[in-house]
Amino acid sequence: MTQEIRVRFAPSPTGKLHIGNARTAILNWLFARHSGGKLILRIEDTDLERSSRESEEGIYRDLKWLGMNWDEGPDVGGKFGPYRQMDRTQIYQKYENKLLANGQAYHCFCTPDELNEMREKALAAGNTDAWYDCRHRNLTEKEKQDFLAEGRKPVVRLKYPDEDIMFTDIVKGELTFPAGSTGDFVIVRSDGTPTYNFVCVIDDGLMKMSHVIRGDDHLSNTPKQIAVYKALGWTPPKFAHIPMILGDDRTRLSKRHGATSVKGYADDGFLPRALVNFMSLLSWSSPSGDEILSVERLIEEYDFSRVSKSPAVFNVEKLEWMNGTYIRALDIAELTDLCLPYLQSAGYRLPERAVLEQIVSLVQENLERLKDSIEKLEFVFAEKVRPATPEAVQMIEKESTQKVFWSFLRQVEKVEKLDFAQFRKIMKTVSVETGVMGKDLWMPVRVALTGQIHGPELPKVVDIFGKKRCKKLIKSALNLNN
RNA sequence: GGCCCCUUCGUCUAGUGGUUAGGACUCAGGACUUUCAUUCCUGCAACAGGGGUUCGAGCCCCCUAGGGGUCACCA
Repeated sequence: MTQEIRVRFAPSPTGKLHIGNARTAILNWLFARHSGGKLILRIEDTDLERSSRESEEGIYRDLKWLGMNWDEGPDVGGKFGPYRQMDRTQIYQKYENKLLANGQAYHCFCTPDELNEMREKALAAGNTDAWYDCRHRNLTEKEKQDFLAEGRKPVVRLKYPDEDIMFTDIVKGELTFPAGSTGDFVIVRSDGTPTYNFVCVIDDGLMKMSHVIRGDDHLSNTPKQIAVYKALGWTPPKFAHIPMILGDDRTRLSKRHGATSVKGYADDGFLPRALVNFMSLLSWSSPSGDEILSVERLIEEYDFSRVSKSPAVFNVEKLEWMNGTYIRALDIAELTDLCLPYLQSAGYRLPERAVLEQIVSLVQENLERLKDSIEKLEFVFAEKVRPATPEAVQMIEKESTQKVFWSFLRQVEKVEKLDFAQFRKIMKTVSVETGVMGKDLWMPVRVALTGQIHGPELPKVVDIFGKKRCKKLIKSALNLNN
């Protein structure tokens, strides 16, 4: 009988969901879905100072926004709960007592001063790894009583085995951590709260994790955790340590590198599917060589054997390109829905739905982020149109422009309605009448109507603006000229 | 500093002993077009360095250099 695949994402609710954590979450999720296993969400809220329910809610929101779901967790329950570490304190205590009882762990009464001294001594000797000298490993009952009488509060340390710790990592391969590179580390603080490397193992063990998939910044924690598994008499799960995501200066991605929270990217108008697609491609590639990959394909194809061992720089430019291709693939109703909040936030007076869709479709090919719709569509909602750049002014001031505008106005009067086709026809007539062609013909009209030198296809713009508005704008551009 | 991990175009990557070292993003040029964009085409650009092993190394081994991570009563 093969073991059920169970993986977990275990964030600490101390702020916004970070891109790096989001990637870890997604990889766990893809793996769970690929293998028909379960994804467990566990909240590591033991840092009382920094943890908050708000952050926890934010994490749920962001994970869901990315399109993820999970099978067990604080919000959905499950038979291996509770799923918040603060609700599991009795469980940790039980195992603390167990390790204390069977001699795998012991009380250490060292004071901060004593510890510092040890640390400095070790540092002077050029080795800061196993700096703790294990001096309280074998305290007599009498010694313990004396320390207690002094009012010292002990921590609990694990007896770290004096042997090489080896394991096979799914992405990194065979790994060896030599004996002596880690000392007896604290598993329970003097205030009685357990530390990360302890609770993590208890939870992963009790929650029956088959694989631990996480960032490779946890690589050096792994031997410690394996030591805990051994002390507990448990079999460790399989480990897959994924390379980190780096900023453009090749250091670990952090706030310094700009937007690093999922929420930040969401607010800028990145599509969740683009973000998921992009993140999956950091340190991984599809065997097909394709890069635009649906979630379905990612679930199908994602495989840790194709994860490279080296970290990847988070390249926003490529993300933007990819987001653009996803935006272009949207149907117009969907895109309009997505742009709506941005246009509203800009304070634009929005027309009826059908027209709005037409407006949005003006810039669909131009958007890299939904947020860009605000700027790209500004001319549609602007109260007044003014040549926005020196070049635009130049176009308006061109000698031939007068002729073009007058001719245009005459032609416009002849038609009932100024739509896409009529406009094209009129421009042709204007060209014939004035002898002006190409750029000199179209640019002034564009500037008159939009103030810009670049923009969407003019006939489409005119189609939306209509006869009245176009007439007005051309006239006012004419005044400008005089 | 100790320990661990990593090293192909600027960036993301393909590559598992014999390739003109391929693709993508960016950038440049061109085609299309009334502009921008889209689309298509072309181009620039890489095996960190040094030793081995081998008839032959981006691929295997060693060393050096560089980068990252971690060394907490944070997670």
